[in-house]
Amino acid sequence: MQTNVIRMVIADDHDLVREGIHVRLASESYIDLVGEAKNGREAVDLCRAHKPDLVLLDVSMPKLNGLEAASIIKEELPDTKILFLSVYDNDEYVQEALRIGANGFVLKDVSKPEMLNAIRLASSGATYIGPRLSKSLAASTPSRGHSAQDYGLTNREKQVLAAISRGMPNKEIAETMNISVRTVESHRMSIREKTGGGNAVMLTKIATELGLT
Amino acid sequence: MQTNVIRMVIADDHDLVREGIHVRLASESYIDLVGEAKNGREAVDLCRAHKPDLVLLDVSMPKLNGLEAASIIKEELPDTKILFLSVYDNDEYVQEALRIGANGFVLKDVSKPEMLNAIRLASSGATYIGPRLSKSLAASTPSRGHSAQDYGLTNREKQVLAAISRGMPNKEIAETMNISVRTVESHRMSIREKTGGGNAVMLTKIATELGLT
DNA sequence: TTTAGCATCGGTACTACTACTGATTTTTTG
DNA sequence: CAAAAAATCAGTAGTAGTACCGATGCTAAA
Repeated sequence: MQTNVIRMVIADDHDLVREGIHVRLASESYIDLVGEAKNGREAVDLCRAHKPDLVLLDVSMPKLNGLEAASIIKEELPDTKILFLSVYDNDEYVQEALRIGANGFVLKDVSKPEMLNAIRLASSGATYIGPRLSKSLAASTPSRGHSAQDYGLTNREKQVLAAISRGMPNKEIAETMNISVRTVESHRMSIREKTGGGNAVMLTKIATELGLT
Repeated sequence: MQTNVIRMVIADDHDLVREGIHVRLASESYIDLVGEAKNGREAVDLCRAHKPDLVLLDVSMPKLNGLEAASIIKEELPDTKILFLSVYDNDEYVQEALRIGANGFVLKDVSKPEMLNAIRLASSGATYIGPRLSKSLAASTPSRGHSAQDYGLTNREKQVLAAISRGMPNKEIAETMNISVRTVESHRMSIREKTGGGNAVMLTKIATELGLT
């Protein structure tokens, strides 16, 4: 954003939706709609041609879906912000979108002000995730280890284990945690007892297994 | 949000920061500051007592850090929205915050309008992630990139490195390779020189990076 | 053929970690 | 509040790894 006008491209395979968005945005003076695509391929081409500040992408589209298109756009035009639009409150899509580097994800039933808010935030470089999606995001992301086998590790032990897996020697761990080396050794020993892990490398494997990376 | 007033609790271990927030929020009529905590434990207690709409948590605090406090609050009061405040643009924290179910994450250098925006969005159930954090979030989940760097390791060194990454101590490596421990140490040392890797854990990371798993 | 790199081994000194034992204080919990 | 769990620290002894020093053959390239 060099100026305060947001130059944007929109992409959705449904004419009706595209027109609806068009109407909503047309009345906003700070938005300059520079292109409209009806599939992912067109969206990518339009972005290449116009280098917009922001592209509003429907998730499900023919040729290239929104996520695929976003990957390409992000790679070629890192400064172009990406805002996803979806009918599905599917957390997998949100996850993937964030992984790609999206700056927002909203459902198609957003109100006009909420949508404009999302556009402003996304173009400013922040990330906006719509209300119902936040919930599914919270409920979903336990893919990082957790549950299953915690080996009964305490918080402190987990912290130490995480530090070990980052390659820190006990001395450094002690310093960053503001405790003595002996205490770190204590924790380390109980970690080994609980997990059955041997040396630092084995403990690292267990750490990644538990998602403490 | 049953009414349009946002009842909130703030928590930060630095008086100065807390006062700054207080001043910022006091002038906003739609915000009702119902409590201030100076550590995680107090934050949890205040939330239990006041059941606020939103709690603004510093990430690093004594007793219980912000993330730990948030876990407890989310569990006991699922309707209380959580907004994190941090000095670190560390993506790990953001990841963890989202996992817990946070509704926002901003850096301590946020402008007042941005902060108020984040508060409004979070309390409405959406999720707001501040500008610089979005970048680290995007960059944090890189999809397997091979560096094609060999570091100029010799065959023997690669074998040793692979063994190290399997968690074998030098003694075992020496036995399975039918060489002396000193030789393994020699190889190990040149591996460290060439790769810049420090201890066993670091070497393991390099090994996986080179696909020697 | 000389140079260079590789692989092999040894000495010495130091640091990091392991394996116990035992203790105090704080925190959590019933 | 009392019991249990967690977190803190210390002693001692042993093992593993680090960081240097050096040496000997062996092979492949200049």
